[in-house]
Amino acid sequence: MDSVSLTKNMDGVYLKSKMKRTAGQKHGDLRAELLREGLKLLDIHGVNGVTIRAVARNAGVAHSAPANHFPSRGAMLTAIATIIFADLADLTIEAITDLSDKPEQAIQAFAENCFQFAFDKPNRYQLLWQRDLVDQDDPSLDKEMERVYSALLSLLGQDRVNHRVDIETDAIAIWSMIHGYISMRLDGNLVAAKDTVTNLPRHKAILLSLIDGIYNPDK
Amino acid sequence: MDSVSLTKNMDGVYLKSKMKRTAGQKHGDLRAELLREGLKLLDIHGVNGVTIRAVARNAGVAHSAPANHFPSRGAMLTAIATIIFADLADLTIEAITDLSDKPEQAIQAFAENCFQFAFDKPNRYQLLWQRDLVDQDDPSLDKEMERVYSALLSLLGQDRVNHRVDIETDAIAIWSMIHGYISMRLDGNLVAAKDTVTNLPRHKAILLSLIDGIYNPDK
DNA sequence: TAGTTAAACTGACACTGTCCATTTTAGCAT
DNA sequence: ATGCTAAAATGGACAGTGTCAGTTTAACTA
Repeated sequence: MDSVSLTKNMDGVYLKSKMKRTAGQKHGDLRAELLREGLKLLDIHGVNGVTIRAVARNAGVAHSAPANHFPSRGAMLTAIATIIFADLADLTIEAITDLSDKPEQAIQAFAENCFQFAFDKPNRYQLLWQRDLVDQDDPSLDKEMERVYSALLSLLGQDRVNHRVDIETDAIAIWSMIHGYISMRLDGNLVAAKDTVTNLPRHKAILLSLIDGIYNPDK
Repeated sequence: MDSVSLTKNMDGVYLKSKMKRTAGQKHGDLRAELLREGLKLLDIHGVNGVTIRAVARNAGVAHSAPANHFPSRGAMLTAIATIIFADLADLTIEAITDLSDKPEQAIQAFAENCFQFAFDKPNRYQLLWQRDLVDQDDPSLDKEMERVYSALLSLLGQDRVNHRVDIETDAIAIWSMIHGYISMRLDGNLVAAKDTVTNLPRHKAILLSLIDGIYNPDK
């Protein structure tokens, strides 16, 4: 496990790629290949299509070859989820740059970015939160998630006058609403069917009440 | 499928129970028995433990017996989810009675009820939203979910002065935040670890900003 | 060049959901 | 009471899965 570097492929996704093959390694970089095929299968067939054997098949290796790189299916899905979260973190940070002095706009931008990501790649977003499939305690995964959360916290760091609760409570409230709204929409529950009532996109209106409550409390 | 009545068992769960056995029916009421065993397995082992064969085993019948009552595993899980949603709907309606003239308190009660249900029976709550396992378009399931949503809508129906958005937008915002917060807590993400900062329970504080934004907009 | 060692392969096992043909059985018509 | 019928329940089979074990392969190293 030496001489490992992080390279960013065209999908903006981090994959471990080794400079030299280690002893006994026949395939160029099977781990990266497996993750790529896993993401493909995820986008097309959903998480149920991402089986060890299907990934191996698409990579052109034996059904048990992935075992050398992932101790279990859960570990493989966790690695895929980590890539996805890293991607989301990058996009998040990019979305809120130059908005550090406009917290309310920045929160909107943060949310917009989440909405766009989730509706664009629903299967990827949903995998992130499947506890029975993904090991949520994995340190690598946790690190990438923390990057998203930190970005949100940084938005709330400035301009803290006249606020009822601490920063983290606001952050959790915001992310909860964003995540809950996305989840229900992706699940096809309630929201989608009734989301054409107002002329402005509902996911914008959803946030307004909350932001108003945060920045104009107890009038 | 005649002479079907709804009886409420000791768990407060609706199960179809037939007065008379239909022709050829050997077991007393296998469908209800299977659903009971399914709920047991769900509570103990999570949704992954609720397999057709495990349910059949626990009910003491052949592995293919459930096929006579549920065309697929998804259909079985959908039936279980319907029972759970019916239970949640009953509890919801009960929680908000006598609060019809105090909308802000009623919203808090609605949320408290959701929190309690989810943290008390996490596996049940999580099943409700697993689209890949549960058929979210099922009419029976949809009906029970609609009962919860209607209860929430009724809280927002009165006292609609000086509100920026329509009722449904507020309802979706509220339920999104509740559901998102629960989801993240149950997934063990972010929230749980940081949820001891304030002295008052965070899930109460979470809602305050939103309610404030809804009822005191544009101060 | 020979040895070492991780990677990849083949095979097997238990388990799953689902289909199939068969047998059982409760209720109905006779 | 006695068949008849149709639904329920059975046992077997199949393809697919995750995972484990033993074996072979091949890249680096000494």
